[in-house]
Amino acid sequence: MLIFDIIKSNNLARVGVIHTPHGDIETPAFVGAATRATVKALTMEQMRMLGSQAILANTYHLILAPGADLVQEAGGLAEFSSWHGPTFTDSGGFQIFSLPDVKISENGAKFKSHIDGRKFEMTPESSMQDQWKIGADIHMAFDQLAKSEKYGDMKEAMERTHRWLDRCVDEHHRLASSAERMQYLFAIVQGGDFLDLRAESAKYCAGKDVDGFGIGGVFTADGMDKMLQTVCPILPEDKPRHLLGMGQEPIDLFVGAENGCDTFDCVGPTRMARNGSLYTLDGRINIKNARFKHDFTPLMPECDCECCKNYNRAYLHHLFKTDEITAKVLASIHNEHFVTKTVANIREHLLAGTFQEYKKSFLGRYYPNS
RNA sequence: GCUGGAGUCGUCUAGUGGCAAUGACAAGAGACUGUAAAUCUCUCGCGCUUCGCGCUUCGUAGGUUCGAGUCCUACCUCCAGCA
Repeated sequence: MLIFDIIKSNNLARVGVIHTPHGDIETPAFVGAATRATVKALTMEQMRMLGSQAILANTYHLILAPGADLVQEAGGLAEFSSWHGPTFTDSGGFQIFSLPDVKISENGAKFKSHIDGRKFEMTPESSMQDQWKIGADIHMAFDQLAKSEKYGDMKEAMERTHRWLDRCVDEHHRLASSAERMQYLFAIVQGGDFLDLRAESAKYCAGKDVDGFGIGGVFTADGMDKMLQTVCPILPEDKPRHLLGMGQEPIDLFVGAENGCDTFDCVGPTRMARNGSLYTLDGRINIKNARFKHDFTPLMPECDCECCKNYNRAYLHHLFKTDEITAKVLASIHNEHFVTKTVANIREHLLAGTFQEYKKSFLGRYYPNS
């Protein structure tokens, strides 16, 4: 069983430590999205330097390239990528939702590789097998997202996710029985915006022999507080909860942590960075805008990341306008550091008992018009 | 000097009788939340009461024509070849 120590809790929020075979994660924590076993534009060393504690890779992408067998041959995700810290894998379930030409049946999902057209079938069992080969510390159950936000579709997807969860748990324990190193499984709570479905899903997942929970199918912070207030009290307190895919907007992190989420992952910070949209304490700015051409001040004076300590806005503007690779590197360092540090700060303020004050001042400054 | 070719939005470019005029780049702005994203979208002659209307544009000046970036004449500039 994955060990999760809760150091302090306050209502739903908690501060803890997840002990994985590759090291500890001090929670709440932001997990870097390393879909193809790399955080785009960043080296693992840069990730360590900006304060990241864990990364999350994607099973779907890794079975397409380089293949789960190869990652296993390399010694697993941590060895292969030289991350050497705690790792997560997402199951590939999300891709079933987002790819065209996917045929979903009760058995699993059939799809073609977007790279070379090869045909694949992913099932709860195959996702577990591939995730064990990839060898992350924490695996996500193979789930299905709803095809629309209608109640009927949400309910159907949730119920299938539950049936698949049973198969994931069985396969996971079968694989665990002969494993040299423990790996852990998180169930995924579905249900969309429907609180009755969320409660039903949380209840179902809570009853399973899993090590933690992913909360999936969340797309905006609107209503997320009520959803988490429905879900988290149902989930066992002593197991970690990962809020899947949320964290592009700082408010997601505050609402998530406040309402019982321990880890987050999101592609938003690095994707936005590559597109020139950079976080500051006063909101996001697009560094490509002409108004930064002569701005020789640091991107964010309060920030101690490599980008902000050493470079100015006019230089970043220039790098983006000339499409230099370094633009994306520096921007990614900053944005990833920003969200990682923000969650780390949330942790400190939860420990100090000053979370509400921190939340109010941070969000008041970041979103001045709301 | 002669012969041939060419001059179209900041740049390159499409366009051989019905066009405010193609495409690319540049420029300006927006989007992005378990990454088919180093991606995508919009604007890009001027002015308005902007699902439309008006004005001015394709080196310059004339001409032919209902209508000219497109045809004719002259001139200017550039390029190539020959002197």
